[in-house]
Amino acid sequence: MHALFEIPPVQPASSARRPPGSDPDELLRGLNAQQRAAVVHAGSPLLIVAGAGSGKTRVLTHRIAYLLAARDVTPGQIMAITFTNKAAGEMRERVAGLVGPRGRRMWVSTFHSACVRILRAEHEHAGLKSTFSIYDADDSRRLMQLVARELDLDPKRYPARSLAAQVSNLKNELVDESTFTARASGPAERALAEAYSSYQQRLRQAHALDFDDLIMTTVRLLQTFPDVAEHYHRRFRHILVDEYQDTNHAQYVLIKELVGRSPEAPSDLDDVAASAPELLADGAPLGPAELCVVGDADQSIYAFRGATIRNIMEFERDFPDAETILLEQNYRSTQTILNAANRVIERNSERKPKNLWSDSGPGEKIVGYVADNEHDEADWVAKEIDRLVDDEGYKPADVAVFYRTNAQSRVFEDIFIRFGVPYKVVGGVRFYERKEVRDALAYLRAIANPDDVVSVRRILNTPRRGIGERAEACVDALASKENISFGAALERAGEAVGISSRAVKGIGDFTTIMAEVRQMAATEPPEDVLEAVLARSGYLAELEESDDPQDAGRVENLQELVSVAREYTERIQRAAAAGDADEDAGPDPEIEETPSLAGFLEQVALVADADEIPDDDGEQSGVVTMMTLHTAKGLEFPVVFLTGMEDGVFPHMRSMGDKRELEEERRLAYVGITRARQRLYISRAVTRSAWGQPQYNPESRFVPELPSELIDWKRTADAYTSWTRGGVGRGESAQYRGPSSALTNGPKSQALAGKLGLDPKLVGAASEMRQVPSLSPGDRVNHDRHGLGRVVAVQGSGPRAQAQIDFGDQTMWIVLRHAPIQKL
DNA sequence: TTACTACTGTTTTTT
DNA sequence: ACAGTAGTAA
Repeated sequence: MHALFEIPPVQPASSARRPPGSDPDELLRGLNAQQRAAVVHAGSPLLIVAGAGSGKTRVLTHRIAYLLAARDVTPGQIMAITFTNKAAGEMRERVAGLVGPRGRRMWVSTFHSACVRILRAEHEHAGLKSTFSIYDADDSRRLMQLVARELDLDPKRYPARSLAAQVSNLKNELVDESTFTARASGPAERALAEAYSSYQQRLRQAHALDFDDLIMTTVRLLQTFPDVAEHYHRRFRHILVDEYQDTNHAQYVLIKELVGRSPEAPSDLDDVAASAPELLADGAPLGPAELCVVGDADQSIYAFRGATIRNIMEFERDFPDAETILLEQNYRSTQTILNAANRVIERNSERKPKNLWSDSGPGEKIVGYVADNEHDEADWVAKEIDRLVDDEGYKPADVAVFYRTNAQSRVFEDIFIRFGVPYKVVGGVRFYERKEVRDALAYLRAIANPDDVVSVRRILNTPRRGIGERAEACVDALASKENISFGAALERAGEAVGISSRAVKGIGDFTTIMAEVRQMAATEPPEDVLEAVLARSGYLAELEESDDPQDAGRVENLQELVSVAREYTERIQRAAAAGDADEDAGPDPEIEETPSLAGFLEQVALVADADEIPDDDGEQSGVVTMMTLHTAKGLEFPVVFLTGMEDGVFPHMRSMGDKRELEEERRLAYVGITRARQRLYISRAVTRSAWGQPQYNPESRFVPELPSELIDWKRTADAYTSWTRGGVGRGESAQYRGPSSALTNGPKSQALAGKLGLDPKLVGAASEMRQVPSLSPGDRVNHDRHGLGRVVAVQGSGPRAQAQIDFGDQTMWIVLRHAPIQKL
């Protein structure tokens, strides 16, 4: 990506408008008929229904390139919306690869980034303060906690987390607080209404917007100020939306506002607008912008955060003259994998039939494995990856391991480390979610925006400055009495009633440091500001002096954050330089010219993926990628392991009661299956320890939905049953199968369930017996009575295995079978 | 009044 | 095993 910035394509200045490769015919070569139709389609709104692996990204990038090359659209007239910032970056580079550097001068971003840009620009235009904090889910929860405490809501009945989630849903539906307050009935809704309006009030006072606000406020802005809407309407003549099935109501309305609502305008003006927008005088009528959305209802997996497939299902009703193009040919997977995917997804009701096909042949069978427990499952995956690499010519980078929840990655990490399988976990405990990183960012946010309550309160007493709950409450009281922000009240802490002199001194120290660093932030780049505030506040010193070994890692993470800031600064400077050099496109006022603290914070808030999906570096063998099924959307791998195929895990326990949620889980399964190009593995564990206790989980209901003739089972549940208890034979093991678990069936199966799965003693013994051989010298363990220890030696095997363990104060031999011991 | 230790429920998925 | 809470020591 960076290389592209540094090495502009070689071309004579005169041909800059038509660089090699932007010949329209060239752009259409290698596309099938449907793809071509989608690329060249002009005029009416277009819905591209793209099955998994049907080359939808290609169609989108080629369409953009085609607009630029064949239809004389300028890059400034295009707004493309993608699901992640990473996808946006890739799309920009791909278009640039097709039409040259001017392809980078489009708005390609997520909904949230686009809204931030619009809001910032409009705030500046109106002469308002344009620095605002962006609150993520955790910040929102913290703010809601303040609100709930203020309103005296019972934290049991109304936990802040749930209030924040409900408010988020309301905002996604564009229900603002006054509307909701007016219609709220019953105590629960009234409490929510109160919380909602108080929360909004506090957000505004903090000059903060949460993720949902970004969309909602932009929609309101466009709806309330027709001249603003007109401005963007004139500017953006082409709106393209990727992953349309994952848009929520607010995003749908935003799209409508951007496209414009004047279909009655003469359509020939479109052509004028496209070729020479400056010829259109202000006030001349302008038709709607050209809209093109791409999506697949079968891959809608974000209903839990407000996405509605309604948007894609009803597209033709929302935009009456719309056309639809279906892409069914799959260029990614073998027919075996596609058949499996088709058979799973066809179980969903209310679905437009779609049949993926491929001409790449049947390929290998799907490989299945039933492990005794989650360690065995990981063990088998690791061995199989080894085999694929050694015997079948795959690289680790070709392989992906998917699971339903982030917590499941731990076992794989343990085993992969032991086996020496190189891996990378994408997502999970993300860099930006670590305490020290969030603290450091809170300092920066408090510097950029002193009114940001959540950030200020987060770091006010970190490190300890003798400012406790009591003192905070006094300042809060002062703030509401004087009707000023919490940050402003801190400056006048001395006036607070009932505050202790110790706290006043602590607050004085704090405000002095912040004022100093704030001054510095006006001129210095973010990385220097960050280093300064970490040093001045004593935050870094406290970590460095600590003897907790974890804190060394925290210091490293902070250094990492400093280099992220430095990279940001360098990137902005480089982009500014590249912009100057790129005369064809002219200066782009949208591109930020100078690195700023606000810009850095914005990037950090919106670009979640610091842990990037490893790029395929071709030559080197790379690493195995591990991620949740949700993160896997939009990616593809030659080899895919779908793990944890158990009812309760996947589909997740919480979604099994509800038909709609269950269908979403099924779509998630469909997404997982269709990520695989050549090989698909499915695995499950008969027992899995969750929250301390071993749990018996029946086979995922999605497994029997796969055609059994496509699966080659390397190990089945029979192996487990005959191994644990001789008495349980093959026939009865059929009780494992199927969605209706033994729990709900007749008395006979209840007894069986009790015997097999639900008796903790038996299952505990089974998993202990398996865990015994996996302890080896050097392993760290935790003993319920003796605490942390390290294995010195191991003796015996099976139920008689013993280990010599060093607990620091004493070293002892322990019979592992009965020991309350866990491997770390 | 603040700070430290011990305990408890907790985790679905994410821009 | 994590973070937020509750109880206690200073």
